[in-house]
Amino acid sequence: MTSGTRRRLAPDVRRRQVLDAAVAVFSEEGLHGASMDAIAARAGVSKPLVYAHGGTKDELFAACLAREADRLVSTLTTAALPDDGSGASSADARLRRALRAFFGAVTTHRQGWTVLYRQASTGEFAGTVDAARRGIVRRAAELLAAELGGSAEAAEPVAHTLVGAAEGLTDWWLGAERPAGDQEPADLLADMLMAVVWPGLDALRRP
Amino acid sequence: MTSGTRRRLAPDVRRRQVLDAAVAVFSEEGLHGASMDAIAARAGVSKPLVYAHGGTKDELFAACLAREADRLVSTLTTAALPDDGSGASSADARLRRALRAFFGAVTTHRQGWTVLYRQASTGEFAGTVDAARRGIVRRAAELLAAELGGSAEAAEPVAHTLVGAAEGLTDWWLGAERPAGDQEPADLLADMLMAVVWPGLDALRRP
Amino acid sequence: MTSGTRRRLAPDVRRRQVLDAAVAVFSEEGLHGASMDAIAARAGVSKPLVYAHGGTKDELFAACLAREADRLVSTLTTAALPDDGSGASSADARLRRALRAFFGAVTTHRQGWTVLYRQASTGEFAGTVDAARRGIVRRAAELLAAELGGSAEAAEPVAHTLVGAAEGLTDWWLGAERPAGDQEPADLLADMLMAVVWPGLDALRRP
Amino acid sequence: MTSGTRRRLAPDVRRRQVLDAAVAVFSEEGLHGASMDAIAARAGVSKPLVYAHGGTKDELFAACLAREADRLVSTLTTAALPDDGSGASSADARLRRALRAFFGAVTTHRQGWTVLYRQASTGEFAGTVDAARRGIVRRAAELLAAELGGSAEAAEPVAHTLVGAAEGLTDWWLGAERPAGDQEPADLLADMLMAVVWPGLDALRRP
DNA sequence: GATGAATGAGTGTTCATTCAT
DNA sequence: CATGAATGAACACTCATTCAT
Repeated sequence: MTSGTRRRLAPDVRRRQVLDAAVAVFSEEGLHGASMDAIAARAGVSKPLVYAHGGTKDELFAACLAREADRLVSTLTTAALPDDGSGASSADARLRRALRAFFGAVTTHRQGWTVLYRQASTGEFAGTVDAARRGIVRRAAELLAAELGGSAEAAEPVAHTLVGAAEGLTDWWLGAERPAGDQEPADLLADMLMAVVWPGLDALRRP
Repeated sequence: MTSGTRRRLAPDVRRRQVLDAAVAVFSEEGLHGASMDAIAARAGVSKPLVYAHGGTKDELFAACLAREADRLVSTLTTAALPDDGSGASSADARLRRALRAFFGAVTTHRQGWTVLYRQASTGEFAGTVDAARRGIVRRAAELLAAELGGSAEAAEPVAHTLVGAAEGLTDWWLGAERPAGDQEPADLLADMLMAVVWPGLDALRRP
Repeated sequence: MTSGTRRRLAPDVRRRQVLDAAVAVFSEEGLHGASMDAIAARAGVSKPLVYAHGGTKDELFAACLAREADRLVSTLTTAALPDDGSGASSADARLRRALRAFFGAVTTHRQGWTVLYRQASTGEFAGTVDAARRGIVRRAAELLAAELGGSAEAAEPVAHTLVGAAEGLTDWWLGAERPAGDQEPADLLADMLMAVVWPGLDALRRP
Repeated sequence: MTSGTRRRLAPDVRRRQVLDAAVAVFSEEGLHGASMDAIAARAGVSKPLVYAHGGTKDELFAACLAREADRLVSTLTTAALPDDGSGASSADARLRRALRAFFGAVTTHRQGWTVLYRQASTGEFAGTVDAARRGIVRRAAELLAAELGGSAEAAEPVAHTLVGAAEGLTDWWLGAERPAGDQEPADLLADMLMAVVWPGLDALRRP
């Protein structure tokens, strides 16, 4: 009430604050289940401020989708680079590394893309979601094409398959009781998925 | 309005009519996006009738989930039986047949399970959806265990992976322009998926 | 379903059956709280039959009001006659007898007038209720005028007072724990009320 | 609509505004007959505002009950104090003064307690109403006990009787054409009621 | 610039009432 | 005739969105 009680923050910071809260609430309550009140409360700001920095509820959700999708894409891209300085690594090692990155992202940062995009796979957001998902898959296809040879277009169905498989495995892991094990989850999941798909992918390299 | 005076129908018929409309609208608009008005309008009946035959919105959605899940499960189960009279068929043939059945189901009857279950992975329905999905995956795990040996429990992560992969591939196929080809879609998709996963699965048979 | 399963009853009997059920349900659930379904169920008949024999919900409620009011009026009238053949009884004995009759009626037949008229003292039924209540009070005024002398008109405010007092006392008795006592409730209540009002009424006889 | 653009008012003012409208509409239409739309319209505000300041319909009704009951109780309590500075007044004068206060309250502020409490004697509000009514009657019993001697408990049935009588007399006065007279209504009614009950009450003082 | 207060539009749900059988 | 099946109209309640302060 006295001027100065509420801190005046830089727009970028405020925006991130709002987006973080929005991602959290959308993940927990769902697109329609989340209320702007809840998001404002979670962000610790007033509702009009949410509108000022995040726009309409739809715009806000779209922004959340975009940011989380970007995060995932950059994670994948980074992971595709050689681990250490030594550029020498085999194809399966690079793929395993990418998968580990994917699983690492979705198992640590649970309220991310994997949770968000399911909530809007239909309805007015179908298009937005689909576009974002295709972005991810396309990046995967590029990585695959680099390993397996062939064009990125040709690799797309395989990429979709792979991403779907990874999501399915993630569902299993997120689901019930985790099997006890000393392995890092991301390593375990990457190994499991590689065991199923690598022989087939390897055979596809030179038809 | 549509058909003139109000017709009197058998309860079973009406119930199916309502469920069909509900599945359609839920698939298009999502759980929260769908309004009971819209469902009633789609079914060509009045709203109270929807309540009479489908119960609460939540109950109605649960009923949709259950019906579509059952459909898919029985499709898979039927497909696991030997094609012709000859009981002699190899493991990969049986798996390919099951996959063909799955793809056939989800590509023909598009507004089905695959669309529905994604909408409710969060929120109050998480439990219901998860249970239904686990039913499907468990059936897949049983089929897999029969082929690969080992317990159904051990096969569960693989089953999740497989179902996820199939869903991902379906997304691709439902997505953009379908590649022209004379093959039946279900056959094409089953072949693609088999190419990726069978070598790996085969290697898992005897560790 | 087979013809003859449902008994065909005389219209009067049916009507009474319906009215009884309606009074019971209205008393328990209130005017708006009662549903025609509930009334039909309580009467053991189908809903259209309720409409056939009882008319609209409003008409049905009005009929209930009228019947119960009549019951009370005739109770009062009967009670005002000399108890036995001997016409010789004092004024206070006759008044006490009428009060005993009133209290007897409302304490035994609890779902009667006293419960019903309160539910509709306002709204669309205000008029109906008021008319019925005035009927009761007018009868009381006639009885009072016969005892106290003077015209029935002059006795009306006194009659209202008396009926209100009796209702208030009834509320108390129906309320919490009844004081243990061997006296019949109606006798007890009549005595209590007489103790308060008779001296005053007696003084009014000859101003 | 009524007053043009939306005004911003202090919460207390708005709350009273809403409560006033609610009491008015509940009195006219009854608990179930009143719609939140009607209350909002009567208050000249939008429906959500009614919810913001009055809560659920049930809570709103309960608040109305409570406020009107409090009003009546404080009226009675105030009236029991000596009129002028002279603390010396007889028992019948004090009782007459309390009755005058009661009649003054219910004849001036017609849409008050007397109208409200009758609407909810059955159903979910029976408890709330009964509690409130008991509060009023208990206050009356305390006043009576102070005059007549004895405990407040013992005075309760008498208090119920008295309150009922007063309500009955009020009904008569509110009812048809008022008898022309120069007396203040409250004085007239108090005198009439005193004439009927005082001799009896006086006789109860020393049994 | 940040906010409490206010609203328009829409949702799920129920009920009195009536055809068609 | 008596009924199950169907509906139109309404109601309580909520939420995304925006002024006035």
